[in-house]
Amino acid sequence: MAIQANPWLRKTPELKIEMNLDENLDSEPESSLVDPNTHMESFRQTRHNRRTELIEDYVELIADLIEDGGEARQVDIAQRLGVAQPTVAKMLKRLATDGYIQQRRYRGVFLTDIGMQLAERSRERHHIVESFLCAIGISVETARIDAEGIEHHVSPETLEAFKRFVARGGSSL
Amino acid sequence: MAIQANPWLRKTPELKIEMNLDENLDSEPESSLVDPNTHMESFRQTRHNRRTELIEDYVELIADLIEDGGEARQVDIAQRLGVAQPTVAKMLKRLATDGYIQQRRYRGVFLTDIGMQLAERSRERHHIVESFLCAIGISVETARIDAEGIEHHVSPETLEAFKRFVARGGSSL
DNA sequence: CTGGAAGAATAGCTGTGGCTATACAAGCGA
DNA sequence: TCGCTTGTATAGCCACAGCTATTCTTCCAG
Ligand SMILES: [Mn+2]
Ligand SMILES: [Mn+2]
Ligand SMILES: [Mn+2]
Ligand SMILES: [Mn+2]
Repeated sequence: MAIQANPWLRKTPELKIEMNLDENLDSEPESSLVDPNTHMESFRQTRHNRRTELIEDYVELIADLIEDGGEARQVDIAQRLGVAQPTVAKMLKRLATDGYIQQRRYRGVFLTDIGMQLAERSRERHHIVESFLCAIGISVETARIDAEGIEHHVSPETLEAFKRFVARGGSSL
Repeated sequence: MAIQANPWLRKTPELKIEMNLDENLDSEPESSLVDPNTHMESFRQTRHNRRTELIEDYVELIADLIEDGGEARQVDIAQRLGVAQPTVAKMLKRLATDGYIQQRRYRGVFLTDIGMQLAERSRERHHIVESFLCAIGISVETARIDAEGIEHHVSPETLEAFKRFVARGGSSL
């Protein structure tokens, strides 16, 4: 239930990663290749992000639909995601047991406080990423598509950098 | 077998997306929210990218290990990915039937031509993404982690922009 | 040359995210 | 009110990515 222990979503991104201390201490030239543990941490974080992607996209989409038309129905969610309705039904059940949403049958789905918080964070992050891509000269169509995937893998640090970049008017300034 | 029909990996990124033609033709203010079909396309592309992530990471890692130490053993792959050895064994079987690698038992795994090509593309893309993040001021640790996830969702257009940005010396120029 | 360590494979489990087909419930128009 | 359309829920399937525990195989050291 709920997204657990992810430094990416914490306010305090400590990110204690043991650095590659014995780098270049060997006599062998050995090519690049970072320390195994460091390497592992990257993959672990990426796998974690992947597990939360869907949840984030769902609550964000639900928030959008509610704001746009006052309600979020399974059929509309399914249409926008490009998946079948039962797929949405199953996922919504998961989101409900995880406490993100509340389902009122035949009356659409609504976000809980937790759900709204996650939606808001996701929405803002999504927007920053998309704006950033546009700011570096990507076309709006491509920016929209790329942002949909990239957003879930952007750490707070990177998000801040994106935000600053956009605020300063992009590369042209 | 092999990665099929993905505009992201084609040399000609046509990307025919029907635009939201009836945007703002209604009388209702209706908030933002892009056209449903356009929205769907983003999610579809993202789902496609997700299915190829693992394959890309594996062949890239295998290439790195071979270059670094002359061989890629299951245990080493498992260690660097942070997963169990049987997980790697199963995935390697898939990669073999898909024609990316060739397994010589107790002698490590080797890339086919197809595998090497994919590894090379992935490696270059990964490097560009990571360099780009560093160029906009992200710390090397965070850049490494974020790039591991972001790389798989970067379209050719965005990759080109990243490359140009890095080549021009980042935001300081 | 042989026994044990290390590498690889297999079996069997879980959870997730898709799908189709089908059944059930609401609600609205005639 | 009745029935049809639409929206939801369920059942049952598949593929994938992870896990532990166990069983081969190799290979090398003594
Ligand atoms: Mn999003
Ligand atoms: Mn997304
Ligand atoms: Mn990579
Ligand atoms: Mn990666």
